[in-house]
Amino acid sequence: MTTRVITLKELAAGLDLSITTVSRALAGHEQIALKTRERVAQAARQAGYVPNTAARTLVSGRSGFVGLVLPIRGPNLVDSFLGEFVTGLGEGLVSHGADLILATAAFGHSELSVLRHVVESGRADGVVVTRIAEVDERLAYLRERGFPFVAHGRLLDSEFGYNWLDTDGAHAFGEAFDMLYDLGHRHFGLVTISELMTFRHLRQDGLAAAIARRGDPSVRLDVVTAPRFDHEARIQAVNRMLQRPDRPTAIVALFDELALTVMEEAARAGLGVPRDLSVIGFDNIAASGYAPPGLTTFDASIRQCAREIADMLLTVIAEKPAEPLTRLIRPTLVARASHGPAPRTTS
Amino acid sequence: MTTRVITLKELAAGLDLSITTVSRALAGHEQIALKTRERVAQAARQAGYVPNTAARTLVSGRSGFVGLVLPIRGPNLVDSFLGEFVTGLGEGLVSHGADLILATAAFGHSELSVLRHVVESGRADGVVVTRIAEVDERLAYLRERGFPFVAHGRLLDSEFGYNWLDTDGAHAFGEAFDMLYDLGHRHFGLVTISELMTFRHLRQDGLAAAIARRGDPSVRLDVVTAPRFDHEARIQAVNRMLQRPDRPTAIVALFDELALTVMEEAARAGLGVPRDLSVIGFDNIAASGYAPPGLTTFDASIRQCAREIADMLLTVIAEKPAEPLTRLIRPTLVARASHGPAPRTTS
DNA sequence: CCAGAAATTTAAAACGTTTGCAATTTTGCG
DNA sequence: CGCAAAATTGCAAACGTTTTAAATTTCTGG
Repeated sequence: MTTRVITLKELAAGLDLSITTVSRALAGHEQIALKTRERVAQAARQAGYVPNTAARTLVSGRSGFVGLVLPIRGPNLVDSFLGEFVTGLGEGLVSHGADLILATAAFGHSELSVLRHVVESGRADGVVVTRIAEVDERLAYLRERGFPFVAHGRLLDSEFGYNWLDTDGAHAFGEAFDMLYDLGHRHFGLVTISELMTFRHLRQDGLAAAIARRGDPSVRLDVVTAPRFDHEARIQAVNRMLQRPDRPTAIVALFDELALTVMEEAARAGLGVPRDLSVIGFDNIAASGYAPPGLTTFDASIRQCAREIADMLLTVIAEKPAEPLTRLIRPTLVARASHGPAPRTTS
Repeated sequence: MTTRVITLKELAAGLDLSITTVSRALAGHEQIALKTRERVAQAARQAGYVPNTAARTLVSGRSGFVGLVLPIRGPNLVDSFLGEFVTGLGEGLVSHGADLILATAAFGHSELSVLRHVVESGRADGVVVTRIAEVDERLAYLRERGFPFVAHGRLLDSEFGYNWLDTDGAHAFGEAFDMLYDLGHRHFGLVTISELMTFRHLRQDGLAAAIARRGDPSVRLDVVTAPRFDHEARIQAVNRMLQRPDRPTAIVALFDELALTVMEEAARAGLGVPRDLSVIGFDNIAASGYAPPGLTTFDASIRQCAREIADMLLTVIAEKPAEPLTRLIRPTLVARASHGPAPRTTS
C-alpha cells in the first residue's frame, strides 16, 4: 500500500523521452509526432498518471478552481439552498474541468477577509458571491482588484458594471399580485425582513409596480417587517398583521419560511387558508409542499441558476469579455392550494 | 485596478532581507531575531501579503485542502443534507486553517474516478467519503493507496480498519420500537429501500434486535422495500403495506421522506395519524415539522457530525494514528405528534 | 548524395515557496 | 582586544509542471 504518485519525470524516463515532449504530447500539441502522442497517452493511462495540480498552477497561473465563500449561518439553519447551489455549481464547472473551493469564515472573521485570502493566495481563478447586500464590500473589493467574479443577486444601483445572475423576484411578485387581484383581492399584506438585502427591495418594488400598473385606487397594501433569523419576532410581526380588525385578505411573504409562519399563525387564529386568507411565498422549499393546505409559491430553480453562474464565470475567466454578463431568471409559479378567491364579507 | 499580488521576493526586497529570512520570519522560526520577525510581520500585514498556495503546496507536499466528492444526485433532489454537511465540514476545517474542495463527477464518470483524480493530483491532503455502500470500492481504493480519509458511515463488516463516524441508527430504531411497544403496539411495519446502502441493514437490524430483546412472540414485523428515488414506486410500496386487511398499527420508515409518504398515503386512505396508525421517521428534515400532525423522528445533527469528521480527518492527516478513529453518534428523538397508543380494535 | 526545409525533440528557465547547509554577524569572556 | 560560540541571515536546491528558444533528426528535391 501507500502507492507513490507518478511524476512526469518518471513517466518520461520510462518512455525514454524528455519531460518536455511528454508534457506536450499529453497536452496534444500538433508538433509532437502522432505516433509519439499515442505512445505517451497509452503509457500515461496505464501508469495512471495525473498531473500535479500545484505544479501546474504555479507555472500556468491558473488553478482550475472557482471559489465560494460559505455564507456565515446561524446555528440551526436548515435549508436546501446551499446544497442545491453547490450541486449546480459543481455540475456547471465539471464540464469545463474546473472544481469548487469552499472557504469558511472562522469565528470572528468577516466573509470579506476570507474572500481576500482566497483571491490573493491564488487558490481560485474566479469566485462566486452570493447573498448580495444593499451595500456590499465584497463586490467593491473584487471590482478594485479586477478579479473575475459572478454575483448571485444584484446591487440596487451601481456606478460600475459587474457580472450577475439574479432571480426576477420583481416579476414574480407582480405576477402574484395580478393573480390575487383577479381573484378579487383588494387588501394586501407584505411580510418582509429588516436585513439589508437587495432582494427585499426588488420584490417589494415589483409588487408596488404591479399595483401602480393596475391603477385601482381601492387597492391597499400593508407591510410588516421582521428580523430575518428571529423566529419569535417573526411570529409577532405576522400577528401584528393578522390580528387587527381590518386584516388583509391576501398576504405575500418575502420567502417561504415567512409564508409558512403566516399559515401557522393563521391556523392558530382560526383563519382558514385559502378561505379567509390567501398566502403566497417565494422559493418553493420542500416544506411548502407539506404544510397544509400546500403553499403557493415561486420556484427559482437554484440548481439551474448555479449551473449558469458557473458557465458565466468560466466565460469571464477565459474570455474576459468587455461588457458585463448579466442574466435575469424568471421564477415559475408553483400553484398549490394556499390562494383562492377573496372572501365575500371582508371589511 | 487589477492590483498585482505581492510575492515573497518583492516583500523581501522592500525589507532588504533575503527571501529565506522573510519566509522564516513569517513562519515564526525562533532562529530569526525577534526584532526582525516583528518588522517582517508588520510589512507583510501592511502589504497584504498572502503566500501563494500552489508554491507552498508544491514544496511542502501539503495542500491544506480536504476533498469531498459530491454525491451524484437526481435532477430534482431537494434536501438539506449536503448544505448542512459542507457547512459543518467548513466549520471544522477552518479552525485548523484548512479548506474544502468539492469535486463533481461529470456525466458518465463514476465517483471513484473523480476520487482518484482528487487524490492523485495532490489537490487534497485527505478526503471525506459519504453514503457508504454495502460494497464500497472507494474505501478499498483509499485503503490500498494509504490515503487519509474518514468515512461518514460504515461498511457492514470489513477485513481492514478505517476511520469512520456514523449515526447510531440501530440504537434509534431500537428506541423507536421500545417506545411503540410500550404504547401497546404489537404489529409493526418497516418501510425500507432497495438501494444497497449499509445504513438500511444497521437500522433494520437495530429494530430486529430490539424485538428479540423484548422476547414477546406476539410481536410481528412486516417489511416493504421501495427503490430510493422512484416516487411512484415508493407510494405503491407504502400502499401494499397500508391496504391489506391486517395492516400494522405502527410503521417505522428508514428515513423521513418515506415516513412522509406513509403519512400522505394514510391520510388519503382515511387513516388518522396517530389515531389509527403511528409513524416514525429518521433524519428530522424540515418538512417533518410541517407535515400534519408533525412527524416523530430522530435528529442526527449532520452539521455537528460533519464538524467532528473534519476534526478526525485533520488528526489523521497530521498524526497518522496507528489505530483507526471511530465515532458512533446517538441521534436524539424528536417527539412530535405522529405516534401514539395502539388503537383498541385492531385486527 | 547533399543542402535546406520541415518535422520532431530537448535543454533550461521559470513559477513562489520551503529548507538544509553555509556564511556572516554579534555576543560573551578571558 | 581576540577568539570561540551563539545568534542571525543568506545561498541554492528542490517541489512538478509549462514554455521559450534551440538543437537534433528526418524528409524533400535537385
